[in-house]
Amino acid sequence: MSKKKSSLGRQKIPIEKIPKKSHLQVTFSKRRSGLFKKASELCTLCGVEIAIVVFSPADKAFSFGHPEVESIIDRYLSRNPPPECSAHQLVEAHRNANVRDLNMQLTQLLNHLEVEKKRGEELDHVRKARQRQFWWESPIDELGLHELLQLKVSIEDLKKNLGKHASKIMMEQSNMSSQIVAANGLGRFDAFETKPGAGMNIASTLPNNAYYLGFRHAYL
Amino acid sequence: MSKKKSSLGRQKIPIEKIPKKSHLQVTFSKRRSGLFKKASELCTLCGVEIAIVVFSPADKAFSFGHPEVESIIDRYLSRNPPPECSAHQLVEAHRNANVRDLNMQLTQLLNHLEVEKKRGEELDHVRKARQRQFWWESPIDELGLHELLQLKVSIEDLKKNLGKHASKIMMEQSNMSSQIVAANGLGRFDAFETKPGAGMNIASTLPNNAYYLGFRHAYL
DNA sequence: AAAACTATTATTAGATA
DNA sequence: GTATCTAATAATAGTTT
Repeated sequence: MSKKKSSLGRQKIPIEKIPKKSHLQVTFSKRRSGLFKKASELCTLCGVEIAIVVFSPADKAFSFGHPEVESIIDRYLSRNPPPECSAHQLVEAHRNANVRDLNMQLTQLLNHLEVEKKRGEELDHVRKARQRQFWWESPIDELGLHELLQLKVSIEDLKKNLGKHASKIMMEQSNMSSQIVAANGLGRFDAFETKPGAGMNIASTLPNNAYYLGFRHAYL
Repeated sequence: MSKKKSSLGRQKIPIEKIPKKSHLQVTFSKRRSGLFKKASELCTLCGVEIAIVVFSPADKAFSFGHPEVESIIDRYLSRNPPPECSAHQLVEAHRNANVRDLNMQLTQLLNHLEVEKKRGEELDHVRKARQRQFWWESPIDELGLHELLQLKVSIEDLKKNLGKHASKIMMEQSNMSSQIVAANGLGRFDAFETKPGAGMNIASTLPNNAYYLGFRHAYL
């Protein structure tokens, strides 16, 4: 056995960015598991809730959470008031303003359409009354028969159209889908990138005495 | 000097819930700062991003984040695909469906209004043509003067109205606010509770060598 | 309740497998 | 990339100020 008594053991290192890439990777692994172990001990000793999220040098997400990262994040976000005017909030505000605008326009348009419908019915009524009662009394020099017929057809069409639109609008109140909003500021909220295998449950490296400690990480 | 050589130094403790309350509190403080220090060292040594959130035994939130807890949480949440079908996602989906519906209704209504406007202009044109050219040729027995005047006023009103609506709608495309949507599923997203003093910036307890390390905590 | 002290345990840097 | 080993450093339990 060629037993070289080589290692001088642990050496002091300065707390500054490790230049050597491979070295940095090893240190990251060791210290990350050390950190998560400390966190789990704190959980157990003090019965508190902790979440840790780390993005590795290779930009992979590692997390530790007791009981779960998500629930702790929720709790944290709901307590912390809007800290600064984050991009997220701006987009939210914009989106809400957008929705308000759309609703406003919708209400106004519904009102307008109501008015038009009423006016159409009014015209129709006038036309009917005219046809019923006063046809024979109209001045001889006012309208050509051709033009009158044209007018009559137009007004009848208007009436029919308004009736159709009214029932259509009633139906549209309940279902349908569209595409205008997709072009606004909303895409961000649908854009969950799916990255498979980004987290696996391995808790075996911890002694893990008193609690189940939700442990999620991935290797580089 | 009464120098008692008393302490036996650090004793091994089992990793299980500390029963004595005051003791637990001290341990929590010490180990929390130890944990945050380890996190800051990991940040500096490896140049990575870390967020830690801890809820103390007294249920106060302590957090460490480099660069900030919020941005790391955002990054984490956007990467992790919808883990379970959370309430949040359901509300989001519902809200999006809502917005799509509103947009659909809006588009259809705009189309309808366009049609109505065109029809109104058509009628107006017919009326004008009639007045210009064929007034004297109209059959004497068709309309009473009273009814004709009524019809004319009605049609002119319709025309004016449609013009007004058209310009109104142009203006409404850009600003305005309303209240319909507030009653839908949207309230949740505005409901950030403000809790003043829940976090103060104190980073002095850390050596903090290479980076600015955002450090936010509160004492119990 | 927070800081200092100190003997002891725990972590880990560097080397090796 | 991980696991183990070892010596040295770092963290901290218990005590004191």
